[in-house]
Amino acid sequence: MTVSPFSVVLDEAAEAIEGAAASLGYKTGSVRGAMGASKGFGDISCSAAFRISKSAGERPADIAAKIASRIGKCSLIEEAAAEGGYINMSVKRADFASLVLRSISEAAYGTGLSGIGNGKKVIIEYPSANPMHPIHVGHLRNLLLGDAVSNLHRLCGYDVEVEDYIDDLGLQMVIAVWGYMRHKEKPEGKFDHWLGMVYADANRMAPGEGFRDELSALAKRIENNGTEESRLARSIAERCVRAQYETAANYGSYHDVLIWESDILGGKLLGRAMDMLLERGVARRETEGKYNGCTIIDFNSIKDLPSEFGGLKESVKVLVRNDGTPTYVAKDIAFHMWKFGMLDDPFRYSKFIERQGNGKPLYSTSASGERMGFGNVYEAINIIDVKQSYPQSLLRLVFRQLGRGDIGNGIRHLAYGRVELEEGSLAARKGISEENTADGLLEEARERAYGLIGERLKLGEEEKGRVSEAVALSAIKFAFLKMSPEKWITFSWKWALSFEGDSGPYCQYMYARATRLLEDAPMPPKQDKVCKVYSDGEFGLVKEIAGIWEAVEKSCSELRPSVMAEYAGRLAYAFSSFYESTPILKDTSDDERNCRLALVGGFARAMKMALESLGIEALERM
RNA sequence: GGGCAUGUGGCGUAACUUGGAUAGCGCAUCGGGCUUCGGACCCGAUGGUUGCGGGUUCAAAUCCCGUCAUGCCCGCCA
Repeated sequence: MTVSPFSVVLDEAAEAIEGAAASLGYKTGSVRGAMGASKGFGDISCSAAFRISKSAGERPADIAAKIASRIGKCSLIEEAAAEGGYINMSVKRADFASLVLRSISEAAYGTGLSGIGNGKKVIIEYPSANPMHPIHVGHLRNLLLGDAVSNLHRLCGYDVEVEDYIDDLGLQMVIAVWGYMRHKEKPEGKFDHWLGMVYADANRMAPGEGFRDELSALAKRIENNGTEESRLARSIAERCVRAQYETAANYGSYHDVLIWESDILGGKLLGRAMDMLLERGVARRETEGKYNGCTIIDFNSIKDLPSEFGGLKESVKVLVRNDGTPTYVAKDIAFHMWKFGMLDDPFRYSKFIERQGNGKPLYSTSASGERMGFGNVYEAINIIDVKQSYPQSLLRLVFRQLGRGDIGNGIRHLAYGRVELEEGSLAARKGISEENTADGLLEEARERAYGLIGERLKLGEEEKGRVSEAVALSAIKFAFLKMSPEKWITFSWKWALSFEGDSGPYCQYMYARATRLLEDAPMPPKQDKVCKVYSDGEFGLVKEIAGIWEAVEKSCSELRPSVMAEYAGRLAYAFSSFYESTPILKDTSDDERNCRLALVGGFARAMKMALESLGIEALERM
């Protein structure tokens, strides 16, 4: 774990300004909030003089000038100057560079950049794709966001558990099983793709009047534990999930545990959760009227009802229907009680995949198996489509009513916008779930990346394939992740497969250039070798490297991987400018070469961390 | 009816939570740069009343009020 060098400087600068202001008789309070990186006026800047001007009755420019002239000796601040009411400061370049390069070389890949997580356990749920079709580009956004959020939490020192909720019950599953049973031919090809077609066909037929009774009879048998149909449904779903996880593995995405909805229903979890709600008066059992026989939450009985529940069509939410079956929200409440350890763990777990690409097994809830230590977390992050915002706030409301506002606040929803298809495009005609699959996208991207490598590198076929896959993944992942999560995406090939400019491959390319320089260096560079003088180009790169702490912490705490993608792009750009303008190996003295190589080394470490937090591989050759 | 999200040059977007100096970037367009450490590159130019109208402030893309447009959600579906 390391500390942001930039915040060290800002702390020092704020203290110096507060001290100088106090010695002049100004009342400032904390000035830290008025500090920031400066754009073009020195390195850091402070706007406190504007605020002081109110109480002091002097012009901001005069105050700033007086304060700037009073700034004492600082370890990292070179000098201060006033300009237009701002106090601008320049940093001691060599000392700051030394601090930055030392910090980045001490930060551990994957887990040890920031300490804000402090070992707290967090469970992250995604992508929860229905187990009856392949992962398409909409789910892919979810998957990539979830991976990035997980990586960022690890990088901030959280204890991360990655979980996937499999909805193997409900109408879609019934239709899929119905289609499967009617289908005469054997499955062929990748199972999720095959089942997706069968499901789509069935879905077109199922609404027909003639099948209603048949479907509802099938639904009963599927939900009834122990029937042949329930076993068939589970085995179809499991086969589909395995195929989806092949896709996920190709995208470098791995989970810790699968939770099956049928296991939530099959165990005692749900009953105990409902009992707790009834005992504490959060829910009640209706014995008359419209909701006779149901367990409900009555919004009219809740004080200080949040605004989103104000003008509801119905002021009642049903948790358990009069036939005894629970609604989705009831299951989710029970499940979140499990996540936070409010109820004993009723699940048994077995290995679903013995060993994933990350070396760890994937566990799954199952009828038989072992007890494990999943859940019991401090925070639960749910990566779900913005459409589910209402049930998610309902969830938080229920925990507040239970007197567990801490859990309510600990449930965090990353509500990302939908992925649409370009109107009139080939993609749109084929339909989002049938043809625009994550598998197809990767295949297309791989071919394009392969073509781009061409004669550029003398690599063996196998190596060329590996590199083109990594480049393809980086193009796709960067495109999805650089977008603010709440924005809608209109998917197109052009959009998803950018290899130039502000893109994943551009970042990878800069990393590859940097590692080549380090390889070609006559002597291994010393990590913290510092230049005597830093040019603007060199120091610009130092400052961008220093920005990784703020980027990671912000990206993590706000659940916005886009912050990190933007940072990676900026960092790559800073390196590129530096690289174009500054000789490193050629035409340099030993001192210049060594200190510039140290800078290149620092860049490479920061770039690799940034890319890996986005799930992108840092390539040494491409 | 209520709630949420989005609206920034031709297109795609960043900055909005925490107000701060010249609204940053990519694509496209135009003009430059390879006998030079990897051209998936760099430098420059063109292009903006930040949907609209008010308000607060020394200062508003950012905060507040109103308004328009688009999309989503408010079920004994999940």
